[in-house]
Amino acid sequence: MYFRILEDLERNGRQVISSAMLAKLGGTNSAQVRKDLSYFGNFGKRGRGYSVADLKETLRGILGLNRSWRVVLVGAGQLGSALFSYKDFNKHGFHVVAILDVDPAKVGKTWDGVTIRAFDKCEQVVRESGAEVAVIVTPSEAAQSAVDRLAKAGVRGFLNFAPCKLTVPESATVRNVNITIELEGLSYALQG
Amino acid sequence: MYFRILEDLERNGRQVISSAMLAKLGGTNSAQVRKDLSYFGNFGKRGRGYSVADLKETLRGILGLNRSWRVVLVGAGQLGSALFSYKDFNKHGFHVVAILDVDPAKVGKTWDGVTIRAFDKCEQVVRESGAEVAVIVTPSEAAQSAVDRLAKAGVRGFLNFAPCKLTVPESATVRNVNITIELEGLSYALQG
DNA sequence: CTCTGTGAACATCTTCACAGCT
DNA sequence: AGCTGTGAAGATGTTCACAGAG
Repeated sequence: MYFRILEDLERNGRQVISSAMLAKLGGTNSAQVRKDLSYFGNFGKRGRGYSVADLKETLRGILGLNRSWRVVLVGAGQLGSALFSYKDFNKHGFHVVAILDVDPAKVGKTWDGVTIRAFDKCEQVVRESGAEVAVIVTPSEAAQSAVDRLAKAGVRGFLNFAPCKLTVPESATVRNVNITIELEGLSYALQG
Repeated sequence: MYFRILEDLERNGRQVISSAMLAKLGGTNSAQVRKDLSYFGNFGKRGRGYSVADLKETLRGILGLNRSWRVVLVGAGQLGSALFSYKDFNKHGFHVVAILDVDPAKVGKTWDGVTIRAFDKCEQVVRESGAEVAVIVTPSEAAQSAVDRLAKAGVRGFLNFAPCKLTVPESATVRNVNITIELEGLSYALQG
């Protein structure tokens, strides 16, 4: 969140920012901001605040955004298609190098130069493409078994859009984007 | 999360479930499950566990999922299109009754019976359609001003897919689905 | 005997408040 | 004087452990 705010600030030509101002932009308070940042080091200058450019670059390093990641898109449906052309994806260094789907009607088609491959060949596709991250946009029922095979093939990071819990090996990481749970939360907030 | 697990359990014919089992399925521990549920009431039977069907229906009521919500989709781009045809949306009682976009080339087109209207007419569209919830899939720059007008027009709930912070009146609720932040988190986890 | 519901203990997260650098 | 960095206090969240219901 701080990283994104700092990108904005830099675009607007701001050079220095106080914890109080960062807090206002982020919807927290100044003590929270200072504690958060101080966990990683002492980036501010007493009496002045934080250098926007320096802090942004520091956070970029911490977040690992100064390298790029090879992504395999698992599921070539409507959501997969929307994500494929989602420009923030590339902007953050995530590049889709392979697409998998079980549907024979989709296999062989090409999206912007990337050919859709049969999911059954996933081990080979992961090996050849060097994918380290998988974006899961399959139906819930298919998600866990897909993840099992991909993890075994060497994929270490999973961004899961299926509304279900995924189990992965210790060495791998899952992050969930669960639209269903957000809808339920919204429903609760609105009627409660 | 419990609600979704219980739906699954019921589909599989399970009638009773213990907090320990629910915890295993949800990735927590049994004390957590019991505390969570006991916040809303005493739903279990000592010595037996929780009735799957009863607990599911109780949670449905708590979450407010036994009514339906009228939704206005704000932004008729690729992601908007994918969400429009996302079936979980309807399954949770969220029905898209209106679509808004600023692009004159899109205005007037129809998606499955719902006509895309000019964003500039949003007050009128909200009034006519009775929309209570807005799904924001505009670019970040446009999101806040769109939300301001929609909130004033009577929209109380916002599901925000734009990677930015939204400010709304006290009486309204925002939930964020921030793909950008998940990507950054994944990047951090992978390189850290 | 099994499994819930819940105070009490423990752990983590947030805010306060101020010493100390610029 | 202004603002960070950080111990200490306060608030919130999680786990333990057990009384008591079925």
